[in-house]
Amino acid sequence: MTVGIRHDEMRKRNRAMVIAAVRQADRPSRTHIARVTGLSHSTISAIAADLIEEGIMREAPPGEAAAPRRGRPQIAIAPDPNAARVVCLLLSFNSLSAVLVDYCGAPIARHSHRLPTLALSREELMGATVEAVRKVTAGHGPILRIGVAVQGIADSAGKEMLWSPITPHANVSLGPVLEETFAVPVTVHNDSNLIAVALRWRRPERYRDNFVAILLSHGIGMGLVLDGHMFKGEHSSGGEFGHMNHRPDGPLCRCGKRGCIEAYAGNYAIWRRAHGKSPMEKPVADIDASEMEALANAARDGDARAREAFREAAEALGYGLGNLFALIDPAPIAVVGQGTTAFDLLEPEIRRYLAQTAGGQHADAISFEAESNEVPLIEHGCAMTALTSLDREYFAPALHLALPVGAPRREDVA
Amino acid sequence: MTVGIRHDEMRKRNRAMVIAAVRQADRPSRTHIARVTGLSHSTISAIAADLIEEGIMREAPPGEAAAPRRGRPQIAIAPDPNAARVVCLLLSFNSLSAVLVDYCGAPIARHSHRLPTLALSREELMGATVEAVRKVTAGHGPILRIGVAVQGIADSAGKEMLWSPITPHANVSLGPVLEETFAVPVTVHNDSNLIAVALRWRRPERYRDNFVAILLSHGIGMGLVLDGHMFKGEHSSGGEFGHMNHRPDGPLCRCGKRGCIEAYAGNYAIWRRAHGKSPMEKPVADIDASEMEALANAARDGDARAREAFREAAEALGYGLGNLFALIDPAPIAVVGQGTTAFDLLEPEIRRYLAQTAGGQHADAISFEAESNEVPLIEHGCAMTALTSLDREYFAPALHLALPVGAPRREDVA
DNA sequence: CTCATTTTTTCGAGCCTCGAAAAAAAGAAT
DNA sequence: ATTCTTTTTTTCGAGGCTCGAAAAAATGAG
Repeated sequence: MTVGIRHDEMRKRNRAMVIAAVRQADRPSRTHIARVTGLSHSTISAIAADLIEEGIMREAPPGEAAAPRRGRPQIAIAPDPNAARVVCLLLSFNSLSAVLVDYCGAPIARHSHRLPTLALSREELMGATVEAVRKVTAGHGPILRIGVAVQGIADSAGKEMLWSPITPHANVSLGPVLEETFAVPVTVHNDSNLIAVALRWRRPERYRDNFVAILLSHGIGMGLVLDGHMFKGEHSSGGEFGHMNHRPDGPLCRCGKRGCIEAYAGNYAIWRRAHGKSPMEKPVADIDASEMEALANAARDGDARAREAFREAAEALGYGLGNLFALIDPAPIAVVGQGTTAFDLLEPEIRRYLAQTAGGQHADAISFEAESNEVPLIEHGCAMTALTSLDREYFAPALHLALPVGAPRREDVA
Repeated sequence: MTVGIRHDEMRKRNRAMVIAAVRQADRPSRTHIARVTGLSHSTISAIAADLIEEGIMREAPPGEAAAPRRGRPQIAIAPDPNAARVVCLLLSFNSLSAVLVDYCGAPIARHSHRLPTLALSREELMGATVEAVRKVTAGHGPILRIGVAVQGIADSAGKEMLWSPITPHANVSLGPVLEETFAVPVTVHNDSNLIAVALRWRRPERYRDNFVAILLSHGIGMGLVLDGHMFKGEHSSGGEFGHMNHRPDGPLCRCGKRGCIEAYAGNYAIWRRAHGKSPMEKPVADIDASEMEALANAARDGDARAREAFREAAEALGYGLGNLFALIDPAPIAVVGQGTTAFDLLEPEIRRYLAQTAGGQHADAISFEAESNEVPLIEHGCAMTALTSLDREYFAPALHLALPVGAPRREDVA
């Protein structure tokens, strides 16, 4: 049972709505905010005045060179970059990077280094993340939140990394450790989910209420947005598309099961097949991008084994997408990551197999878009997730709750 | 962008919340409503007074023999059965039934008859539904809404039957025809989705935020509730679990594709396999329940072909559920329909195959519950869907909107 | 018959949003 | 240069809603 709406709740929601409108439009005027939120000008005026006085928003020069028109010029409103700072951590195979981001989403500082994730103990891994946050925040004042993007599965509450290919340890409690150390809320996210978040911010006209983001890389990841909501499981970050079964008793997957889509379409699987290894051979830990490029080129040049490896990858992906689309209606697909450099080889075959499934009824109407570098997307998604959490939890509270440092309440100031 | 909350919107929502609380609890007191909604006693008192004055609710003798306690006795509140009536239509293979239901959900009148759905023209089919509504409402005053439950796929707006095995016609516009004839809102639903709705009302302690309802019958249907929301596609009623692909190039499915789960686990598939027919033989239209019972008994008695048919059905279901659970986290499963009479044969095998998939990690923790008769569930789900729509759209409007006949507004009365 | 207890209603205070009108800020017209 | 137009933003009073506290109601216990 959802809880009833009380009076302060109403203000809270409308504040949140105004903040969201400011983030979505680029420096909108009050009039524009009133239009998109459906609230009256007077209400927007009041809320905007509050937000500005509290240091959350500020008036700014108008965005896209507004053609000088008759009448009182619009006053653009933008988030105040100094209202808050958050840290985004990106943890992936042999690599950890941290970015300090201002309240507008612009990076302030950046720090990344390589580390042998597979070899680290649980404590060393957590210690490294703590250290990365320390380094990137050094000399930049307090932060209000930390977001962590991980390869692998997070729990739905965003506190732990339940499983990840980058480490032998399960249930790594990154959230609690960072929360205790830095005394700010921390959430751990699956990287593919964050890619979907980023696509939503970058291309809302294409990626809005229903779409699929697929990460083709060493493994296969998926972020799914349904009905405008990021899709998550009850316990885990969910959406393990790569571990749907393609063929019972198929090749060995990194997860230990057999016949997963990833065991056909992950880099290691394509590499294993193209090199004529046994399908039951244990997946190698990592493969250089250049090596995958070479395989793709071999396939383009007609190398039979390489062609077959990519064909089988496409078959698994095609049937997998078909099965997904049997459950949800077909939706725009974004394909992201290193694997997209061979997408010219994959796409026609994917479409061919997709057309053979019930979900692929109108396979030719299904559209793919590829983007090879996933890292900026993950970072962007992580930042926006952290910032919108701030928007909701810190900057749109019921008014009698305490506000964070740097955001004095109207009454406190007057 | 969600729209802002205005003042009348607040009242509307809180009214809706109170009505929902009354439906969910059995004849709650005002105090109970205040507790579950989180609203104050004064607010509940005011809203309840409005609802009673408008004829939507009424005070009723307390529900479950409240032990006589000290203090002022609670006054139970219940929906006024006379506030509205709705019609539920159940359209399935060779059968059409209509139920007239009061605002409490109790059936007032019922009418059903057999008709050769496969042979009917589009117009005859629609005409039959109109006639069924006429018959069941005759002499009972006006209705406020019609819900239609169909085997097959509805569009997400609930206006059309996009595809159904019971008729050769696609895109049958049941909604518009009935809406025009009876001048009330009409929604068309997939039957499996309604089963899920009914389970939610009947067993909220087990079926609430995340669960799967599987309909095992001539075909395979699925209703999926995720995060408390009925799962639907963007265009269709969605969740075509039965048409996920089990084996590329597998047996011929009723949908025309090959290797769908249904082509292994639907009654027609089990029958085809057990009778040694070719996997590519066109599925028969219908199979008598007694014949399926006989097959199940043969399998129990050790008949090899029958055993194998059920084993293959279980394999397809097991892998299919595993794939589903790779996407969503495992959730309680309700298995409904004629096919459950053989569930003793299926369940152990389903678990065995499920355990071989990534989604079946903890296969032994996944629980099944079977219920053989789906019709009462579909009817119940259809009724509750229609009634809760009324609750929201008619009985919790912004106050300056018109109210339907039979529910005079406070001002009109005073 | 009075007291204790629990539920329900009443009442005034405090917020919030809204519409209308006023104020502000520019370009256009004279 | 000054006045008109147009558009945006702010101000202000009205109305509606929820809340907490207190009162009223209804019953069992003593």
